[in-house]
Amino acid sequence: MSDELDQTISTRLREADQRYTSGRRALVAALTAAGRPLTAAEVVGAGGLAQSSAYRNLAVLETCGVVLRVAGTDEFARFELAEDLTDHHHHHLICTGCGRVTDFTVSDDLERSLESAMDTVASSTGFAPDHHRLDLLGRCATCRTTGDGSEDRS
Amino acid sequence: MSDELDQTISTRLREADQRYTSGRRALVAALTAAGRPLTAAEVVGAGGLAQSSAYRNLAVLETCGVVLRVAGTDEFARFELAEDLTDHHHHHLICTGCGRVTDFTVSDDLERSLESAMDTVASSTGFAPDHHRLDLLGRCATCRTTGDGSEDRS
DNA sequence: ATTTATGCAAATCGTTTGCAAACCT
DNA sequence: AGGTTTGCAAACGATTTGCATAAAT
Repeated sequence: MSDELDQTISTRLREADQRYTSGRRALVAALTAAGRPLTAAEVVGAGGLAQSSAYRNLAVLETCGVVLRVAGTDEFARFELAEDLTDHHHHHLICTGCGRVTDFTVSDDLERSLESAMDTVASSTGFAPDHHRLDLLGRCATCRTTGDGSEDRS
Repeated sequence: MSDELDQTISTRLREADQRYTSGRRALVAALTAAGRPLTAAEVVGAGGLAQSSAYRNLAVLETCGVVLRVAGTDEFARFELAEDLTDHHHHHLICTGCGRVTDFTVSDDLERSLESAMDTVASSTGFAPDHHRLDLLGRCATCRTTGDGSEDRS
C-alpha cells in the first residue's frame, strides 16, 4: 500500500478522533493486498490480530469511511477498502458455490445509465438513492471445474 | 393470490417430492400480500406459524425455486416469491435507515445493457454469470422525514 | 497520567436442529 | 400404519461486548 493511501486514511481517522494504530494498519494492508473483499476470518488470518480486535477495527474503519461492508450470498460479512480510497469504482462477481467475491467493472455508458436510473427513482418516489450496487451471481472458474461448492476461505 | 399461482407452486413442490401444506400456503400468501421482501419475523407475524416452521418452510420453498432469499444491508434475511412466479422482473430499493426493501423496475434498455455486461464478463473471465442483482441504497421517505433509522419491522 | 486499543472469554441474537406429538394419504 | 410436518426448547455460529492489561499520547 502506498504512503499516500496511508496518509489519506490517517487523516480520515484523525478527523473522527480515531488513531491509526498498528492493528488498523495491518488490517488495511491485508485488504489492500487482497484486492478483493475479505471475510472477517480472512482478515484475522492475514492481519495477525485477535478476532474481537478485527471486528472492532473494521467497525471503526467502516464508520470513518475507510472500509465498506460487502453483502455476498453466504453467512459471512465481507470487507473492502472504500472506493474513493482506491479510485476504482467497481462491482462484484459473487460465486454461489464458494461465496468468493471478486471485482469487475462495466462500461462508462452502463454506469451513466445506472446513474440516470437512480435519478428517475429519486424523482418518481420518496426514496433518496445514495449509491447503487450491481452484482453478478454465478459460478467462478474454480467451482465450475471442481464440480461444486467446497469452501476454501483461507 | 391467484389459483393459477397456487397451481404452479403446487406442481413445483410436487416435482421435488414436497407437499403444499397449509403452513406453506399461509407463507406464500403472506409474501404475495406484502408485495415486497419480508423478514423471517414478518413472515412469522403474518403467517401465524411457529418460527422454526417458518424457517424450515422457507428453506424448502427456496430449494424448490418458489421463494428467493434477498440480501439487504442489515442482519435480517428477507424472502420474496421467485420472479418467474410473479412475472415481474425487478430490483430493490434498500433503505439504509430502517432496512426495508421495496421493489422497482428499470427500463428495458437498461436491462438489456445489464444482460450484455453479463455476457462480456462471461466471455472475458472464467466466471459464469447466472443472474444479476441491482440495488439502490438510500433513505426511504419515512426515514427521511422521521430524521433517522428507528426500526419498525412489524 | 490518562485515555484508547488489545486479547481473552463470555454473551448476544438470528437461525438451525432434535425430538415427540399432530397431520396427511 | 408409514412417512411428513409441526411446535417447543435447546443448540449453533458469526458477531459483539465486558473487563483487565498493554499501548499510545
